[in-house]
Amino acid sequence: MLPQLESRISSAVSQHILIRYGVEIPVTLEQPRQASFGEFAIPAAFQLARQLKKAPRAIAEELVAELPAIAGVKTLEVAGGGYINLRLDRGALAFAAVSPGQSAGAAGDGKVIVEHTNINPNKAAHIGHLRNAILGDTFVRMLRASGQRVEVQNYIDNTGVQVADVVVGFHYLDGKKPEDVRALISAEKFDFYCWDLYAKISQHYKDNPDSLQWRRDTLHAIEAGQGELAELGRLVADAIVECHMNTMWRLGIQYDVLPRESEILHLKFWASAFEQLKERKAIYLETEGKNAGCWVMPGSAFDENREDQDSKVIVRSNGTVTYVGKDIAYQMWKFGLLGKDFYYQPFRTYADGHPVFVSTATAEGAAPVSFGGGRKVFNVIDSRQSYLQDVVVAGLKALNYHEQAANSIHFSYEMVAMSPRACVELGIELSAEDQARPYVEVSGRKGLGVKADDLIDKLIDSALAEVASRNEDKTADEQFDAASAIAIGALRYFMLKFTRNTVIAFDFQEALSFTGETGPYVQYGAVRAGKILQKAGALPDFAQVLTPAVCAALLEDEALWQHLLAVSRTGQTLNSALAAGEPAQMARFAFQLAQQYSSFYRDYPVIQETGAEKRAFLLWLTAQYRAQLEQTLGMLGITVPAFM
RNA sequence: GGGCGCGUAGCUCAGUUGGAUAGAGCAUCAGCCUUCUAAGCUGAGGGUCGCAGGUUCGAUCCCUGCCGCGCCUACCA
Repeated sequence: MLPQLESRISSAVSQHILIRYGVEIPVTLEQPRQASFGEFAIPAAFQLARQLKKAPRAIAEELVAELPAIAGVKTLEVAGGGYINLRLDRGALAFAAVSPGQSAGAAGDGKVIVEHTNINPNKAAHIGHLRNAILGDTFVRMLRASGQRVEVQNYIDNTGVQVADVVVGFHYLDGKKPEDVRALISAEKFDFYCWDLYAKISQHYKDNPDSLQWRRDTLHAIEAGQGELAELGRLVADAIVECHMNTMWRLGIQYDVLPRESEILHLKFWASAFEQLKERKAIYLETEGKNAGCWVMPGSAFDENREDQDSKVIVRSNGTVTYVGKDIAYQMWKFGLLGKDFYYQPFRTYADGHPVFVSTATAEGAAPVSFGGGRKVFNVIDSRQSYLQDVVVAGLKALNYHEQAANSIHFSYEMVAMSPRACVELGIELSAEDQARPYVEVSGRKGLGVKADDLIDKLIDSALAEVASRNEDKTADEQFDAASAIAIGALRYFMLKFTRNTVIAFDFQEALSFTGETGPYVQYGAVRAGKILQKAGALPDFAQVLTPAVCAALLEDEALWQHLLAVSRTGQTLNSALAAGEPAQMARFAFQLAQQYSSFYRDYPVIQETGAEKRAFLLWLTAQYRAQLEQTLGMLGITVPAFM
């Protein structure tokens, strides 16, 4: 309810300023530094001071004296150098909150596409991939909570170098046949097996540079789709995709569609894009210099103020297309600009009944579904690829798709690295140079990193020990369910508490913590609130008991008023977190809400309260806290365990 | 060389389009379980917001320069 009130206040004030001073300024509301200053502060007088050449304080006084009454606002006062502090009508606000009303969810026009995860299907997922998937999944949940229609895509590069390398490992190094690999797949943890194999082949390349010819041959065979190497490629990629989907589902992460590189090749997506790019002169055939014979995009296209910027090769001199080229075609498909679509088959159905589809190359047996054609596209990709993302956007611009270029958002984030201490704990030897660094980059090629499933297992073990010691009366299954929820809560919160452009130096001690600013702390608050509601038995009809007069009287207690405000801020926070594209804001809010609840829990013994009206109000607040905590955690992809 | 990002308490990080006394967690120290779960709560110590200029009534935030760190800058993906 606060967002509506807020916009009502801000438009009333800006309208008054327009009439009174003939100046149009956006009036923003701030949360005052101290609660005792009131609910909102308006710094508009400071903005006006410059234009009107008048002291901010004097302007604020004029405004306060002349502003017409605003519904829901009780008093205005001038404070500090020119703030207008504003106090709300407590009883009216509380009654509005108590009465079951319905705020209309603003349905956005058109579909939003969020692409995340995108792990090369050649080895186990690691903590870097977890940050991507958790960030993407959380943003999806936030968008959906705000009423937007969202499609989640997980792009599978099943024909790339990384898959080829593992195939090289199986075929050339280990002399494995497809049936041998099939046997390995049915055994456990195929993705872990490939993790080691990938490190092994990478080292082999390093020691024997000649063997890189194996990679070229294998890549070629995979693209052609024929023969044993291609079969191995399909086996590896398909099996690893299954592993990744399982890992992500442990964290509650689902997808709608898995577009694959193999279909982009077979359905000739690139050919269509290439025609458009040539036709609209977005790229040209270079005739001289080091890029002679290549189709390139001029550097000026993606970096306006740098004429001398190197051009970017899109098609190599041997006629093959680069990754960026394919990415331009793929991005065009996401906006429905390619004039083509994949065919789809069901891939799996999640336990909650939600289906996910995978792209296929033929119409035969295809499911009657279609994807892509979004209005806005968020690509969750780490910041190291920002240069390539710029080139993709430049491609859209050069094709005159300016609106789509503007709606292509690189949802970038910094990498997850390893703290030197974490490396030591894993028994990884570091060079003296690396030891001196604040963090060490995770490297699949070196096999240096923490596997996602290992970390989740470790978290569950550690949570289970805690749960079991506190809840001996519960069954093993119940304990395990609670421990899982807590482990996932800890992991997801840990990945979300940092803002996107902060490098996370992964540290076991911090990631495995269940106290302080963590997911379990927030879950604990929700569990305690749930327990009180459970003990209280049947709840009264709040709207009946808590009349405006009763609310107003109870809310003379300043602390209770602050608690009411605390449970009223979810929508406002969601809007701001979405606008900033920063899930960390939502995570932080969850923590602050839980902190507020802790002090409510300490100060107000709900069950013991004997006054009927007060008891009803405390119960209502408890229910609000529980609901808001649950809802906010839900946006973070964190569930509330039955007990802790 | 160029581009992007970062530098805030011992450590890890927030800091809401420039605003009131710069915040939180961890760690340290001192307290709180016969009272709805102590995965909790209360309190204390701890800061030249990298450095130097500039713009402004006002700068952690904007501009310039410098220092330090990271990433990117492939006919790899």
